[in-house]
Amino acid sequence: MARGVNKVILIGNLGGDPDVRYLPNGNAVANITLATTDSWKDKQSGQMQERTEWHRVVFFGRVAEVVGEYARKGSKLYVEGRLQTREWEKDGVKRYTTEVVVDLGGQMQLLDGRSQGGDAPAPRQSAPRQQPQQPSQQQRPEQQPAAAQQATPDYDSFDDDIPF
Amino acid sequence: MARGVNKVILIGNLGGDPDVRYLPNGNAVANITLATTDSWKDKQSGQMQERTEWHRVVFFGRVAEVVGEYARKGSKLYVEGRLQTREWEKDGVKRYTTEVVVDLGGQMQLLDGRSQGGDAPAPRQSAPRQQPQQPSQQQRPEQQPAAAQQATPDYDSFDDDIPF
Amino acid sequence: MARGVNKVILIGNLGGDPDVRYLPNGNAVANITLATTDSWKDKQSGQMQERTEWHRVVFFGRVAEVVGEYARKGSKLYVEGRLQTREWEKDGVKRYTTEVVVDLGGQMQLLDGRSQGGDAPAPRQSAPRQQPQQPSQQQRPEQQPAAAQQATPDYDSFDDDIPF
Amino acid sequence: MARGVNKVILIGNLGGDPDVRYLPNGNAVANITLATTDSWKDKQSGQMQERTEWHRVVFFGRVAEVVGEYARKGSKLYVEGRLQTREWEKDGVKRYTTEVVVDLGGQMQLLDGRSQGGDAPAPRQSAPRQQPQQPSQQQRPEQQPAAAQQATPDYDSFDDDIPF
DNA sequence: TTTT
DNA sequence: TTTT
Repeated sequence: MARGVNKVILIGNLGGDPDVRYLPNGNAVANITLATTDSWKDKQSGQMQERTEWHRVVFFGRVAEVVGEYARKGSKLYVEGRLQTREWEKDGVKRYTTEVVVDLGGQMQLLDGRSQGGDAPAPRQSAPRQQPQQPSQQQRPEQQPAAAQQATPDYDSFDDDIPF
Repeated sequence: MARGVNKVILIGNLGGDPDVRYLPNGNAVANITLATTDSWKDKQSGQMQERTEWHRVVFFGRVAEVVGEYARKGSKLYVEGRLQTREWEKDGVKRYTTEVVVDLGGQMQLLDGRSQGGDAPAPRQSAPRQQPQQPSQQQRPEQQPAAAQQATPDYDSFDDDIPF
Repeated sequence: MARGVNKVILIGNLGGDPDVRYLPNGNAVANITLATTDSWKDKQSGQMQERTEWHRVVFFGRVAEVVGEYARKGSKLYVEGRLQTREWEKDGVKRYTTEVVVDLGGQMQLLDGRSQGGDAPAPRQSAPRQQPQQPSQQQRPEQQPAAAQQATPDYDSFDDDIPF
Repeated sequence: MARGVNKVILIGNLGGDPDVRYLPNGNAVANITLATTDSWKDKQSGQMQERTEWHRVVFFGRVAEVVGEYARKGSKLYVEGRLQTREWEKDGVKRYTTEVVVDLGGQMQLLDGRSQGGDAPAPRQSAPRQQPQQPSQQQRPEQQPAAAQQATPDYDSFDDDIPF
């Protein structure tokens, strides 16, 4: 099981379309950024203040495929995962990136009222799982190098019928 | 209130004694690193795997004072806060540090079995709030110091009587 | 603070319009039922199973007013509160009702995409707080007797500008 | 997966030793009551108030065995589960009991410093799983009739090496 | 970079 | 009683 508890719960909006890749073993990995906004009344000025926080969220396995197919820029998501900090290097300097990891131990819910509005996005045809789109790990943009090198079990044993 | 939800829940052990400072207005700020350990059985090898995650946690106000007085290296803590990423610069290069912020909207619980052991440390005399120990915000070491060398040190057992 | 942690997090849909009342001191109390649905694949039959759970949720103070004005039957809500079991009597028999209580220590978020659909409900004009609609506690239907007798402080000190 | 979120997080102390039973299929079920205590300052009197809440918690499968072997009256536990209300009948009257259910989707952590003190309770020898202690469902005391009739998959596929 |  |  675990020693300790490491849990993150977020509800926010996607800053852009998900970035979905496939590991050599065929498992999907989806990266998104998620915005949450806090607001409070400033004690001094009495003015309302606002601060938007951007979270890096990484999905693995079946949930990554669902995110890749149904979530879009602006989508509202519930996410339950765990905090993980990766070390990476650039120009000989070590850096750290903290992400919220969502795999089988976590949860994801699309919160958009897809049925009430008329602009429910047509599910993007996902690349077949048996035929990984990007078997080789591509370069990632600055600040977000090769994610997901953590040893992660395969996520096959999962029901497929309805994505969410 | 807020748009969205930004919540972190941790149970782990302190990597070192808390670092308590005081803001010019007299409010306390306490920094700690907290270790949580995940373990799982590797699918390939069948071996148990373990990974320790180190979290930076920052407490503000009254809860910071309590942490400073009663939490010590090795203490087990429950923490509920929110994720926040700070930007800072070093040698002209922007870097980011993600922390768990605990203030009035959060919660903290010391989980050490204070009653069973006999070697309760005397609560460290805290600096009075009216007389800030460190009126000027000092430089922090490197902003991302030695913490978290990925090895859980021995947690000197301890316990105590009072305020929570 | 507290000894222990008592936290409930729900996302679900309202089974009916909120029932809003006012305490003698003018504070609002809103009762709703919230449905969450679990689904899983049955090991024996391989069939998908489903179970809907109905939760009683009670809001106090400002958040109760917001629920009363903006939430409706079918609305999707995020709720963070605490578990509380009330004892009541009927025909000389003690019974117990467990509720999720949401007050200043909790949180509520309306998750309906109010902007995308065209049928955003016009905010129902709430009874003015100074003129309680129902100063005397009315009879409640079976299974749900007089809620909210718990000593609860006033919830006045709260920003009012935007409800959510 | 699920529609909605149904999550309970508790840290509290056991009101008594766990009540462990075995289902006909050999799976363990453990029932406990868990106390959490809230305290707050009363607005009127300025006095500190306290209220202890008792929660019924039901564990299934491997986690039920761990609870049965290592948790005792007074033990401090972290529990993550879901809310579930059962209907039962007594003297022709329907009643309801709300419980926190902890199975594979949940989590449990013993928070007692078992290693540092010398009075770590000797693990009670558990009945072997292959030889269910109580194949037939016994009567339960009032207010707590036959739990766990919910269709629950088997909990065999679980690592066994170390309980926590 | 999102959202209200 | 809700929702997909």
